[in-house]
Amino acid sequence: MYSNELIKGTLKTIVLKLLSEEGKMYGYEMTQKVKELTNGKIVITEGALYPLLHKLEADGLLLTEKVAIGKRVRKYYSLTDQGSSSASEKITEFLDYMKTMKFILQGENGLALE
Amino acid sequence: MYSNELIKGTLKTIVLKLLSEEGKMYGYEMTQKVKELTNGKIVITEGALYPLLHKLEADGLLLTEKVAIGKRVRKYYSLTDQGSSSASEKITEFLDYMKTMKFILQGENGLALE
DNA sequence: ATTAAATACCTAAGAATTTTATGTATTTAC
DNA sequence: GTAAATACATAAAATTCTTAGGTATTTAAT
Repeated sequence: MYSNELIKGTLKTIVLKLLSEEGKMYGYEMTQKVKELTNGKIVITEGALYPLLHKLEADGLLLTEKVAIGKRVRKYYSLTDQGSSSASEKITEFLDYMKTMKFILQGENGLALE
Repeated sequence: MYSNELIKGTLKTIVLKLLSEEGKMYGYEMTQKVKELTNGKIVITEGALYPLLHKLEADGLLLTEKVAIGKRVRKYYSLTDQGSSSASEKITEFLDYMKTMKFILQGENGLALE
């Protein structure tokens, strides 16, 4: 399990990526999926996830569809067009950011420039 | 220039890495170094940096040494023993975290597991 | 010589995001 | 029938960062 501060700022990117792969997902499903994908190393808490989902919806990146499962109502999220392009941008940006960070963090080379 | 939310949570790791490479540095120097290393893509603001440096010092990871440069006083920071091991941990953890994120974010493969 | 830009430190209000804690309710497994 | 898992949600507090100042010295430009 990673220290929580690492995960900060990446949650949005993860959510957008998940939705761009899966088409639609509900909140709880996202938490399980990420836990499973990362062998429990990244754990998304619901207290962080739900407010974010609501914000992304308010911002026009996501839309929701309520589906009744027995007596319960599941809320599926999917990307709007705007959400789709936002997802691509975020993912590209993050991959690029990782290259930069790797350059800074890796070995002696990272800083042997002067 | 990356969106600021990406940089969140990575500042501490960057500072510790810089100090483990350079031995000692002063705050302003760190901002310039990172800007230079990343071609302006990562910009550390002083409003974020100084409070962090003070916190790391209070936590026993850094120690300071004041050096007079003309009429000005420069404050050099260096790692304590605790800071050194903390640096190694943080860096290793982050490199590992990047692998995990890459796995999630990269292409179709990232999620084609079920 | 004066002025602007760069160097070098700092803090504090507000914004944004996350943690922690809690709540409700249904469904599944033991 | 009870505990665990599923599934949603919010709200107070903590953390971290941005924005926006502030002070002062030194260097570069006009």
